[in-house]
Amino acid sequence: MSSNADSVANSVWNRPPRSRGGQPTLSREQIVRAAIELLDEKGLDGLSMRRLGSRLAAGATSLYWYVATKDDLLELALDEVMGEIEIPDTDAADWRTAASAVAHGLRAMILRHSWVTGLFGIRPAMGPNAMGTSDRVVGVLTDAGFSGMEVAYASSLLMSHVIGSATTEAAWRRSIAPSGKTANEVVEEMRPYIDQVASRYPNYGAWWEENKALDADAMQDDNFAFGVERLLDGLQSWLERRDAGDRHDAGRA
Amino acid sequence: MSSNADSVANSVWNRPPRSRGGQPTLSREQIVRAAIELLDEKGLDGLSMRRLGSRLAAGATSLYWYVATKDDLLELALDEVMGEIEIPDTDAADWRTAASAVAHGLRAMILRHSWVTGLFGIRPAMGPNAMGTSDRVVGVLTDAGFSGMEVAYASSLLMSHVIGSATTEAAWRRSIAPSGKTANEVVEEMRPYIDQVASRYPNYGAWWEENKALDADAMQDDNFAFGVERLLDGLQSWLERRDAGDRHDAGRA
DNA sequence: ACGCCGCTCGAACACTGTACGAGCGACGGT
DNA sequence: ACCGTCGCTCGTACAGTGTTCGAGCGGCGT
Repeated sequence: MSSNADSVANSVWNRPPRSRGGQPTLSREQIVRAAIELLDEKGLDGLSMRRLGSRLAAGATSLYWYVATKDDLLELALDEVMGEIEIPDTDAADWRTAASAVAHGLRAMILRHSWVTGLFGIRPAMGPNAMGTSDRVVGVLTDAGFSGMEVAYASSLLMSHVIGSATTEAAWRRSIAPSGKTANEVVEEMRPYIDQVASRYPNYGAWWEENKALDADAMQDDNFAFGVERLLDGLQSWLERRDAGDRHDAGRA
Repeated sequence: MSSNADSVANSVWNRPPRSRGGQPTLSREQIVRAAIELLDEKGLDGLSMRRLGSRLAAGATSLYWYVATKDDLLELALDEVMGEIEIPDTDAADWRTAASAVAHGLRAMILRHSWVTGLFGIRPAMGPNAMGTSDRVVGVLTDAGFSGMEVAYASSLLMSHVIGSATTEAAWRRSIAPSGKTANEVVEEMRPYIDQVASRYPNYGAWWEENKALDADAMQDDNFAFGVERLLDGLQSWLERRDAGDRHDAGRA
């Protein structure tokens, strides 16, 4: 299970599937699809090789013919869902709406398959589909006027924000999911606990006092949209300032 | 191991440690400290109850007197390191430098204890130390002029960016760590592989062609600093636009 | 002195990922 | 028509996991 791989260069993506002739009863794609199904239903802990095997009506160890290791399988699954992100036509729209669309698409995917958040922290996503999205983002930002390192920085900023906020959001959802309640109900239930400790957190407490009526369910979407908008503002204004001839310090704080 | 907790209301933080009298040979703090040591040395997979027990010269199952479950222990460890973030004096500096300091402090902590990235995706960080940092950020942003939901959104934006980018960065570091090479050496080693697939990623390939000389080791810090700066730009300009009397749509895309 | 009780821990259970090697069935060469 | 090869399947086994249970120990209050 541990990720003590040899080097980045020979990860799953260099080891092609084994098959050559005949018609085997299993296939790598089929296994990955079933794994994603299982992950969606039962979460990261819910996937075990034996369970996956029996879902495919196959012996658990048969899977190892197609997939070297469980880590590899997870990496394949991660990249597979990375391919679900719909990327808008680059030329059609301005760069802000294109970038925003990628961000929202990535977030939607993460919330659809919330187990991926447990994977981002372990291994970098370097599969073909992940690279594909990166490629599109690079294209959008290059067209927007970024160049050199700025392209990498800006794209990393965009992706990182989405990953971070969707990770936080997914963790929050997962923590309330088993109770079967909505976010607002959980907040209502936690209210006495929050009120109790609010004195130890003065700023939080004051804010809480003035915003007790918040709609926790609706908040998440607005929260994300606000973040993306501010972030794009920051990128755009940097671009404009640079074009206006300001000094070119690339933001080393 | 699974996180099928009952409700957010009764997580570890409501279950106080058990001890009452006598001087037991173990303590919750001691266990958490040792767990963090082990996690720092061997990573998330390297922590097992038996290993932790023997490091403390105690039976593995003795730990269960102080900690209900391994998940709880991880949550305690997470919050413990959350307490390492140095928070600057709010009044002394302007809000940008204060916010920037929190961001850099959080990032430094994550890179110091890179196993936390595997935890953010599982359960929300709601321990006292995590709440404490949140509280300070709320204070900084309130002083800066944000109010109502904007405070929550802006603080979430800041924290999410750090979590996302440090998660990505830690994953990258972890993937090259076992080889014992530096990032630049790994990039050098991957170069043929990258060149080979560059044709399938036109934008990426073009960018790569023009930026082959990048310094992968130095890049990370600049990357992060750039992101924080753009993000603060975005927040600040939104603040200024609002004070200038623009319409108040809070950025619902 | 007794008994409670905080605390420790060995044994056991159900489960995990994975190595190994025996077996099956179809295909190519002779 | 036979035989060997080889792609593929899977039962068994091993080392390790988190956690439960209950037996025991030792110091305290009565």
